[in-house]
Amino acid sequence: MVTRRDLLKGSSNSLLLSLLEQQPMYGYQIVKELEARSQGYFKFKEGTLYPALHRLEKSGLITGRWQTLPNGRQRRYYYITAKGLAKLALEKSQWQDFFTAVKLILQPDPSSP
Amino acid sequence: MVTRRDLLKGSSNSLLLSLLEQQPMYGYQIVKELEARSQGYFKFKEGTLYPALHRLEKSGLITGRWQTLPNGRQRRYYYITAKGLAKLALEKSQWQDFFTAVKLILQPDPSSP
DNA sequence: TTGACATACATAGAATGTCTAAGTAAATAC
DNA sequence: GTATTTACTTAGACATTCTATGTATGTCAA
Repeated sequence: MVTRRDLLKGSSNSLLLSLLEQQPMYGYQIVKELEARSQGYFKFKEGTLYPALHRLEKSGLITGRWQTLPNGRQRRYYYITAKGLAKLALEKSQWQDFFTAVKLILQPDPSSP
Repeated sequence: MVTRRDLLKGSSNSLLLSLLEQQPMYGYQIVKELEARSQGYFKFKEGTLYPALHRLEKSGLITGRWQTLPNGRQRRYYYITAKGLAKLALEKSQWQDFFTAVKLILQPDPSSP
């Protein structure tokens, strides 16, 4: 059963999977992209991001591959897996349900009894 | 500063304040109302609800008053305070911002670059 | 070349909210 | 008379996020 708790604690997971669905990215890039795409709203800290990425990888939802740049620097790019895509689709619909439920409470229809 | 974490952990606070804004309620009633108004989505457990109510009361956002029913049973009714009303207004706008930010990530505009 | 800043990843530990689970107690329905 | 519903409380487990720190390199300006 889908619990409200899962949605809350899994919010960052959905955001990360959604980003990686569009293109593979590395950690630092993810921080910047999330901030840019949310118009400055999301500012992930390292202490949030990297443990989250490790969890997702351990769960098989993403896979990380080290890549070496021409200048010798190392980056770890993360790719979403088929399992991750399926999970993302599920979580998106769960988010929709959650939004709907919250709105029903915070913005009740005044015409209803 | 408003952090994402505050929104997540404070989600139940907003829901409770919003309910109590409409009318004073007691714990058991809140559980039933939340479930009814969210069309079955929210099913608060006692272990979530009562500590949350106690936190809100300690923060001065609600006040609880024991009332004795004709049959002798005791109920603790909670009333939203002026401080609670102000807090609720703030949190509603924060929720709106959060919704918007999440949607920007999960449902990016395909026409944007 | 020194310093400042951005890039890039990692992790220990604290704080906090939610859940499970158990306890207490009484009214009501069958 | 017993099962269900009402009604509140709290201890303890668990998970996520944050703060804070560490490591290391590249870039740019003074």
